[in-house]
Amino acid sequence: MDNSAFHTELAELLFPHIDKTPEYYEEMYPARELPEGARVTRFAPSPTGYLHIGGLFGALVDVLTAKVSGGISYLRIEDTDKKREIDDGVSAITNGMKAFGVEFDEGITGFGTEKGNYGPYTQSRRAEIYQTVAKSLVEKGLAYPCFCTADELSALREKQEADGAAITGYFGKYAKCRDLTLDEIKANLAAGKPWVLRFRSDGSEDRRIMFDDMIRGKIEMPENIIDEVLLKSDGIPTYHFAHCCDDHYMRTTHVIRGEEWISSVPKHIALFKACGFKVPKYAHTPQVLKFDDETGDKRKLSKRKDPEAAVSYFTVEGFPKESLIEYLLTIISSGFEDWRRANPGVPAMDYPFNLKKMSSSGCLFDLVKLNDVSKNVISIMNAETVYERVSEWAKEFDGEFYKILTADPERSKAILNIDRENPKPRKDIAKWGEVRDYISYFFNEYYVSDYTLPENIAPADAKAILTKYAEIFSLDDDKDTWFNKIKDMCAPLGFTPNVKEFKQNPEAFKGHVGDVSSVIRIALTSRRNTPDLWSIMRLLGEDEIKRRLSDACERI
RNA sequence: GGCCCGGUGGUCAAGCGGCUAAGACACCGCCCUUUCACGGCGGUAACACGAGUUCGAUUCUCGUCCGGGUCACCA
Repeated sequence: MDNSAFHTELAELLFPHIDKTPEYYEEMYPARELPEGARVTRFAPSPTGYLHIGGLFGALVDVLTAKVSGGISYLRIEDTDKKREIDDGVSAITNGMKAFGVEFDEGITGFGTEKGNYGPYTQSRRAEIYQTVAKSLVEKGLAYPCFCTADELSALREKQEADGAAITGYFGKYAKCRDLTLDEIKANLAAGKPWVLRFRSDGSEDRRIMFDDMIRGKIEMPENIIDEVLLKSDGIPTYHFAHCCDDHYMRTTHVIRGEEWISSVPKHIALFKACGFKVPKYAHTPQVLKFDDETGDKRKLSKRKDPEAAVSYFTVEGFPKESLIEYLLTIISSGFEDWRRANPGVPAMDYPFNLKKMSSSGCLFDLVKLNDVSKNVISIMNAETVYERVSEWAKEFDGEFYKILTADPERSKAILNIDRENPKPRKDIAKWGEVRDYISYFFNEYYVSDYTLPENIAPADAKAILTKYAEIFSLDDDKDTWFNKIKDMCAPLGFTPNVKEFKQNPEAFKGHVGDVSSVIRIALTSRRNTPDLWSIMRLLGEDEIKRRLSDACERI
């Protein structure tokens, strides 16, 4: 083209400080040496706020996709929007990932730290790369400077809308800076006018492009015709351009991101092609929604309105990190629960995840299901682990409980071990924040007596039961003896030790052995629902048992 | 509004032209059981709607409706 001299001069004019070429970076970031079929994925959040549940969801898909294929996943920070950035945004992301045990093979590891050979992994530190690619685009006549002001742009949009244009934006005949002469550009530059670099699209309104989404299958869309901004007036790239350069030079094979990006795929494909880069595979994940009480509809989780959207919410509540991961996996992949049943105890990250089997519709975050998943997770932990985890949580979020819990570690562990570490463990605890209340009756600091009896038990009978029981119980009894004593008490007091017998002839008795046990349980713990009473009594100790028994007897 | 994605029980979901339309959570009942829990068994409950293709549509096509996304010098 006879324009080549013009383009070369323009490129030099715009980027005089750039002395490298895309080839330089091609060599610097060579193709990765990975086995056939290995996938390279990336999680690329912006440091604009706390880590969102949807972010964790996406990160999990990235890590799993790479892992099952023997590939690489990495964490990249997309901090090209200085206005929205917050100070501890990066830490929020890396800490959040750490808190839930999500680990990337390379990329950002913390505030100001990273690992891997394809960095830097922070976009604000990659300015020279973008500008080098940008310069080459200008040289090829595929990008040009635009001096339009925000006012001009919005006037353009209004005009287009007034005209009822199907497509609004900077393109074709509307792109007034498209064909500026070198002299005009020089004059604008000399006048100090701010400029952005725009992509010169050769797309056509009536051509359509097709791409294969790993999750949704074939998607067909109109070709991109917009002269998208590549570099903002401060020289920082837009998302689109950064995505193109970074995912190419970091050798990403699979771009996994939220479905809100589907509509910009035509733009991205055009950019990759213009740069001479291979277009990566795309996978657009469904969004995590929630039920809006006000409208009655499902809607995207919002950072502002939904506190449970922040992953820190789960940390504060004390959900074990495994629980949230486990739950997320159940909604990420329909086969997960079956796999889990077949592989209990295996780390969740060993799950043979398959992108293609991901559901493509948005799903509601279900706290009730999370609770169930979490109860299962906690039920198979041993007492030692539970103790450590609860203490760790309490140390941070409930100092008083921490002191009480750790005052006598062995006793606390014994308490937490009741009905645990057996083939049919109880599933009472869903999160660490519940533990204090769950075991509070063991600690006088927390114990509040409440001797409300079930309706079918008369106070007089309850007193009789307790009086008798205070006489006969012994901590030396083994469990069978202990229970036989309770059975033996029944008949003289008008109860039956035999539940079946009671059911056949309920009129003949005041109740059955279960009712007798209930009375004792209530007197001892002020609850109708506790783990094994025999174990509880051994931990309460003789003095405390006697004290509670007589106290209950008086106050019932 | 244009373009795009999605629509199976309350929730998450299997399904990929022929099934009494799986399973999990939640709920209810029963059994087991000293209570609670665990476990076991069973139950209530769904293909958004309308055409078309077909011998036959949850499944394919089109339309309608509903929900979501996107149309920025935000990502």
